[in-house]
Amino acid sequence: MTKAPPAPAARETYRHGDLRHALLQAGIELARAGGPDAVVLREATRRAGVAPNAAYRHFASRQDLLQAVRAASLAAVAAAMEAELATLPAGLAPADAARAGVRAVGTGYLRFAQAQTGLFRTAFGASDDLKNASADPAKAGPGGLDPFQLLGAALDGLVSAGVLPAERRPGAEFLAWSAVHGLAMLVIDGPLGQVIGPQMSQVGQRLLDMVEKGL
Amino acid sequence: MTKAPPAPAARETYRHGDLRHALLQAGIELARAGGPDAVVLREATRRAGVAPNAAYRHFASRQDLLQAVRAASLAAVAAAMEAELATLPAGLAPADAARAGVRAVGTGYLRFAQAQTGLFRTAFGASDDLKNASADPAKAGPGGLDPFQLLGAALDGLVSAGVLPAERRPGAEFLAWSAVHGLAMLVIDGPLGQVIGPQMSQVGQRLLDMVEKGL
DNA sequence: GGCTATTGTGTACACCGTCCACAATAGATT
DNA sequence: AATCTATTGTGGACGGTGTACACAATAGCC
Repeated sequence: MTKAPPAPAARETYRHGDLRHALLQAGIELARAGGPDAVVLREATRRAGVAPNAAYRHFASRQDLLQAVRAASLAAVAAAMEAELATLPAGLAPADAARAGVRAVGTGYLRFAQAQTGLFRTAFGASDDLKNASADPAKAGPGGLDPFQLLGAALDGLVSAGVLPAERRPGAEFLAWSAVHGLAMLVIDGPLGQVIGPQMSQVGQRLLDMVEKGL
Repeated sequence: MTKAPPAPAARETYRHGDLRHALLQAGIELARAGGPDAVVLREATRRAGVAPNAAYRHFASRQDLLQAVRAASLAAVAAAMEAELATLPAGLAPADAARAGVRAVGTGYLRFAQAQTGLFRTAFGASDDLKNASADPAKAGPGGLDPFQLLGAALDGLVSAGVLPAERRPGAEFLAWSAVHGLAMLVIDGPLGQVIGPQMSQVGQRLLDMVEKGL
């Protein structure tokens, strides 16, 4: 199970046609299977059926490819959040709806972390120079918002519904995000993996209780 | 600033004498400067003034060395927590003292994360097979407790002082740790680096407020 | 139909982790 | 004291990586 050369699909035209996309796709698969360290330039080119150096026509370096994969992973996180938001029932009272929104965002995050560990670790856990928190559309989900913006919107809803005092709103995303992110990280590749892996959803909900109460 | 071969200090005895320790020390320096990925076997042997393969007499693999470095990093975290605990004033009321204890543990954690980023990222953020959450004395600080145990003790204090209901105690360390760990990770190599880096201590204290209120 | 910018190839280098056979030594055994 | 043996360090090699450089093939425009 260490090798996965899935039919390089020898092409007959000299040009590949869509190499950048093919490399990005291969990179995503590598990240999905093994996290950021598994995103290896040569393997990606191999899967695209192309010489190693061809990658440099589309990405400045391995880091550059990894950056693109990261953006895609972030978009996947956003999609998971949106999917969770979509499951919310319709006729809730405003305050309950707002609270449920925040919970859904958090739950989507945690679910994704468990279901797509490799991509999650790639999305966050940079361990290198990603100094750019810029709003890149490549990081957004189907709805056009990236994960951070989705959380912000949910928190805004909390204020609109009168659940959260407006003066507590600024910076609240840092607190909420920290809590959820920390749990995800500790379970994924911290020492808490099999300690609370099974009870993840209960611990997750309890954590969201804490956030709701403590914000 | 890419090279740092600080006087290999050629030895004249065939045996090194304390190679395991020397390699570990070199590994710690590498981790301090560049995080887990910077812990490179060959470089460690180079700094110890020894052939690359000599490392294999003391560590089964690079992973094995990294594991040892990780334990040392955890011990450093524990030491930082203890240092923070030591600054606490003496004559507090039990309830206040207990609360201050938990805050000190959290503050020590966050301080360490900012002051020793490389070691912190090495201590946690395994991204590989550390399935062993065992109580290894190598992970403990001067007081004999590892970071997780220090947090547990602080929370126990909360219960003893009547601040935290006993029925909420089980699992509380997961919640508290998640919050603090998440903030540390997001600031260190997440997208929040320079967003809240400067105001780290304020955000940190506010996060601890949330934990205290929400537990 | 030929020119040129783009895209993919080939070769090469330095570095990494790790395997193997071998050399040097320290410490126990005689 | 001489020797035997297990330990520790060395040398060389292999396959893997990222990436720089010179070159080849082609698509698209004139």
